[in-house]
Amino acid sequence: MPSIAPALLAWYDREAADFPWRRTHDAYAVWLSEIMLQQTQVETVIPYYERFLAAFPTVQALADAPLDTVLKRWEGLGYYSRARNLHRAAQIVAQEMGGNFPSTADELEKLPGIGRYTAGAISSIAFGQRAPVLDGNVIRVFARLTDLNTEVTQNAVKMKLWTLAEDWLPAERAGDYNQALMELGRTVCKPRNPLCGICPIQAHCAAFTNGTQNERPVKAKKAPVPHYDVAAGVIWNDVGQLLIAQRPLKGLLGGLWEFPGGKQEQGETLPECLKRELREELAIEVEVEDLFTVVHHGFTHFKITLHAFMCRYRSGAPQKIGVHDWAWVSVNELDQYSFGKADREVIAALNARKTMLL
DNA sequence: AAAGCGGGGAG
DNA sequence: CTCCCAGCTTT
Repeated sequence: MPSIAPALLAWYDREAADFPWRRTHDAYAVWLSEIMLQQTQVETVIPYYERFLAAFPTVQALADAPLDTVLKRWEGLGYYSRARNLHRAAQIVAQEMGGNFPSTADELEKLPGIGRYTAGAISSIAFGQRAPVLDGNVIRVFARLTDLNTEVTQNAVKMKLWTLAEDWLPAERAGDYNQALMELGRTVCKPRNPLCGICPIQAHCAAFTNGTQNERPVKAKKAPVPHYDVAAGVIWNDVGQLLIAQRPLKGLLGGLWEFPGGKQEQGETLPECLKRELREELAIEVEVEDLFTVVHHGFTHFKITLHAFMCRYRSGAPQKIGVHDWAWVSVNELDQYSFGKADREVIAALNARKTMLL
């Protein structure tokens, strides 16, 4: 197959969108954008990227910031381990590398949060190294170019695609070529209804020739996700403060704050579940009062219905048993803490009620 | 309701 | 080295 690079680069030179991270080759800025762009669409990332860079303009500033401050800037973006790894990597670069990112993909990949894709992206875009990338966009473009009829989730198939990414990489402008491939996948070679009529490399595309572009890439069927009911407490003390808890630093929503509670078990009511969870995780006793609000929320491997109950604190100094930390705070102070989306909806309901009462 | 999107870490 | 885990947006 003749090289796709000339047509792709010419298209990119004409059509490339003007994203904020494309106005710089600063490794810190490129790194930040690539971490944010993992698992997250471009349009979502832009405002987070700009606010984050304004708050932490240099890798040193990020390294010096407390983790809580970093998580607060990440709030709502999801996959919070990215923020924790970003913070750790910033400290390594600032403290052990004199503030300079390594330039090769192999060295970059040793930093937390940087895998093969991100290492290739940073080294090619920020440092002009001839390193390949393979993200979901590139997988889709390649699966169509080669009319690949095997499941792209299979490891052997992924390895083959990495080899293609390496083999087709041009000698010059590897960073632009990589970005062009991903941009093509995002805007033209889209998951559904690809715009083959305006594709600059249509002439190279086996799927287009065979009319199979809508069947590529082949993906395995996903198992249906389970559903759980979760009870959470909006727990008030006698001076009008709320008890919030910080989740353990590892795992789901790691390091984020929440209204404490947990999953309903077989044969227990939601108020019973809530009282049990509060004993298990904080060693406190509460009076469960009215159901306050119900929130539906989806995660990768399951979905939840969150039932938030108004509660009155009764006894027991909170203990850090199943939580990383806890705090009594006023409603107005809630915005200073990082919460996941579902708990943010509970807070929105609290603010709405407060507004109604005024 | 379902699809889309990379890396860490346990086993 | 595999397999399992992981949040939110868009369609």
